[in-house]
Amino acid sequence: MSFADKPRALTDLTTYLLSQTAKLAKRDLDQRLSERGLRLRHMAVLAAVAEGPASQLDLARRLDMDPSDMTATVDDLEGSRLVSRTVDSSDRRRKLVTLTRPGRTELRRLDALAREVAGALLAPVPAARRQQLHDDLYRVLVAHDHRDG
Amino acid sequence: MSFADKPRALTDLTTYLLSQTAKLAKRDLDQRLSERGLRLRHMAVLAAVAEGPASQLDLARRLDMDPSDMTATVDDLEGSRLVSRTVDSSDRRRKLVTLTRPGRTELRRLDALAREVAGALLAPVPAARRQQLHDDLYRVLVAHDHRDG
DNA sequence: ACTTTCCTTTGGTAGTTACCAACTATTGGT
DNA sequence: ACCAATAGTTGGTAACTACCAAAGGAAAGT
Repeated sequence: MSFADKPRALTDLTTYLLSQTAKLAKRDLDQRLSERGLRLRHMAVLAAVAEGPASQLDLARRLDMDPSDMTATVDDLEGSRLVSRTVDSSDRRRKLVTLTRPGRTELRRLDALAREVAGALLAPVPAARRQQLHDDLYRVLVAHDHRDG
Repeated sequence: MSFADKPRALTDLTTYLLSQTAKLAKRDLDQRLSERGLRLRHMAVLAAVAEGPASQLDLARRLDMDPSDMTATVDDLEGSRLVSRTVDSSDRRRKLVTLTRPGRTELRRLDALAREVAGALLAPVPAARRQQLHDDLYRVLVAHDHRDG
């Protein structure tokens, strides 16, 4: 059961450590989010629209989601009044998704919650290196993005 | 599309970066493994039995898998002759899973493949910090294990 | 001997994720 | 006016993950 007796052939692989750590992080965060009836994708959309209203396709592209999944996610958020949908008057095909006041409040709550989870998870890493860890992951993602879009 | 225009509210969260990075790593690795008709769990089992024969329940516990899923995984591996099953003579309920010679060869191949994927993914991180990244993740997992493992 | 526990196997299930096709309404180009 | 492309929606699907229950054979405890 203890992580220490997992096969070296696995624990020597950074990819394996990454996937295991991410699994823990996701599990912890999902559990906290589900207390509020939400999932990570809901939080992602709230975070995106916090930067300003956007069309659903815009959001889908920015968050790497399928447009149809975006519809469902926005349905949920609209259902609990965290965002509102309004037809874009300059292009009536588009629906602008806007963060409501309760939505902003909720996002703040979710953000605090996520930081709490991250803090607990990364507690064993010295503070200085936690920032480095963050930067390194960011670097990896940016670089990967430049490769294939 | 570019990672850089993802919402700051997300990219500031280390948990989000972790999950995104892990998703990439998993996708890349899975794709390479599927060329060989295998998945991560198969590699995990091969890696575990490389340290010596073990019963299926043992393996399931060490790899955090359900025993029934272990049965299916060992079925696959046995089907392609990468492991063999033998009844434990000292406890005939148990079936000892043993790495075959082709299994050992395959594991070496998979290991090289995984390192290749990790190398490509983590290329943007300076070598010295790559080791730190590895150590920090390891630390997180060990600590988490002591909590509730 | 009897009961309980253990190991494996079979055959499920629920919930995700990540898609895709098709349809409607709308727009922009010509 | 017509056509191609775009935005959103609906209603799927396939593949996986992570379970769970039950049952048969074997072992251990009393």
